[in-house]
Amino acid sequence: MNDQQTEDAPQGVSEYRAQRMLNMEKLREAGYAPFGGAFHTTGRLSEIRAAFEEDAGVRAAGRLVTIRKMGKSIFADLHDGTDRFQIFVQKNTLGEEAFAAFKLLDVGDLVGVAGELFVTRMGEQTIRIEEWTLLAKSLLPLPEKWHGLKDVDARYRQRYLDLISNEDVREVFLTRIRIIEEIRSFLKGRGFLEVETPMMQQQAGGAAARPFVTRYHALDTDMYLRIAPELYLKRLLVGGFDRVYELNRNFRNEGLDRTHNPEFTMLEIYQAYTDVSGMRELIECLITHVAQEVLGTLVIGEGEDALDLTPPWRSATYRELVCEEMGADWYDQSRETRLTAARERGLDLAEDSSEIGITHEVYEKLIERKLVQPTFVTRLPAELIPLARRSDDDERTVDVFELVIKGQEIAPAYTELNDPLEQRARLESQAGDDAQAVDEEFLTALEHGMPPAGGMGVGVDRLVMLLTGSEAIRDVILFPQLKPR
RNA sequence: GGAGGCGUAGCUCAGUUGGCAGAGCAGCGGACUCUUAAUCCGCGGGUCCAGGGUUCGAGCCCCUGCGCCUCUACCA
Repeated sequence: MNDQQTEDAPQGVSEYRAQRMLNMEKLREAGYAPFGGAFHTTGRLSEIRAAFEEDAGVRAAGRLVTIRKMGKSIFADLHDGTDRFQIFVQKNTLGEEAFAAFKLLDVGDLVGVAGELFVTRMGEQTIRIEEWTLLAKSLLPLPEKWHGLKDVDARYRQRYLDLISNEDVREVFLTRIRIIEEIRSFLKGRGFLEVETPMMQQQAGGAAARPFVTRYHALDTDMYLRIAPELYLKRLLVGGFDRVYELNRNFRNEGLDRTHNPEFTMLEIYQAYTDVSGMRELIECLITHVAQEVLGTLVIGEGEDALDLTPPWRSATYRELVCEEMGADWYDQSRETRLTAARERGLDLAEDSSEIGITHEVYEKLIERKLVQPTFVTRLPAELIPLARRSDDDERTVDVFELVIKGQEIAPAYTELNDPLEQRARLESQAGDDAQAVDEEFLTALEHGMPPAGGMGVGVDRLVMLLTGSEAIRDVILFPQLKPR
């Protein structure tokens, strides 16, 4: 017994724990070792249910999540990660001693059982237990069975309790897992190779964000956790891997909120010999495929707020949307007129905001968040996106789209810039004010010739939020970042 | 970083105008061999987030700190 832990625990908890320790000792004396080893089962609970046949003998293992004692018989529910299954324990079938020992079990204990299948009078499939064994004694109480665990802090810090007691939470994460499997399967079907590129980088490039810094002692140098894999994936395009993707974590040193976690999952896709329109077809197929396979529908939610993913999705240029919102003559107005108009619409803008800055604020605050149904916003101003190719017919814009769904940017895609000279100029002009250095090795790679390509980044957590109807990113990340205790 | 809200039993939550700290679930004892939020009888359980202040008296009012939530800021 670990006295230290008992003493450190709050008074109330230790009483519950002491009671369970006592039950554990009584079980030990009755010949039930409190922490058992492997237990051979005839299948997981979902499999046992699928192959249900009255009077068939089965062996199952799981956690007791409820126990209903009725004198000389007991009903309990066993939970194993695939299903919940009722078990029935009778004094007659089990014998005096094994039945008495069973009564010492607590909610939360892990047990292995063997018995025969039957259907109760109420019609529930049940295992009548003939033998049982203790697999792990639970020393701490589970959250309340009816209301579940509500305390948000505890839900994230002790996600295992959240998963045990809140079925809908389990369901969201199972859906997330299936979504990611379907993304991989879809991309494999189109000939893409999944690759892994450095998470620790000497320069954090491919996006504009503050990186996390760490120390590499062997080289006596600072390293950065990547903010994007983009520049390495493009090196692979140069190297002849002409359809690649990476589905993994990025790290950005930013605040925490409903839609931001400092480490988040990004899908970046690059395909040679296509362009932004190829990416458009790709993402529309990818998302509708995933929704259809995982959810079985393209309509999410009900009524006015329902999200309809049925293609084709709306497409509108950035300029059209801005004019629609602020008037057709917006781009003819002076900077001062635009500033005044934007402020009248409630935007908080600095006196020296640039024309592009004002317009972009209008886009982000007044337009983007109103775009509920899937919308490709195209032809963004070149200044905003240094890694994209300029439009052939207008050098002020680049060949890109941002896919916006439910007011959130889900996937930006570009026709990638493969001119090393222009790429250098645009990175240098952007690096000016920022501490971010230009990645020379990336530029060297481009000088060897990168095929024309379309590229895209998909915020996987946000996509999962959309498809699961989750309000917050931390509801789709198993262990979201929290302030240290 | 700024503004607002919240913090009470293991869990979910009440707590009136400042006047003895409450319920349900869980736990313990008892009854009960088809229950499923089992039921019935009885019992125990509190650093009211922490520290300070006002008051005869603080869970409640004031101040400071901590944690969480929402909005906001930062964020290709």
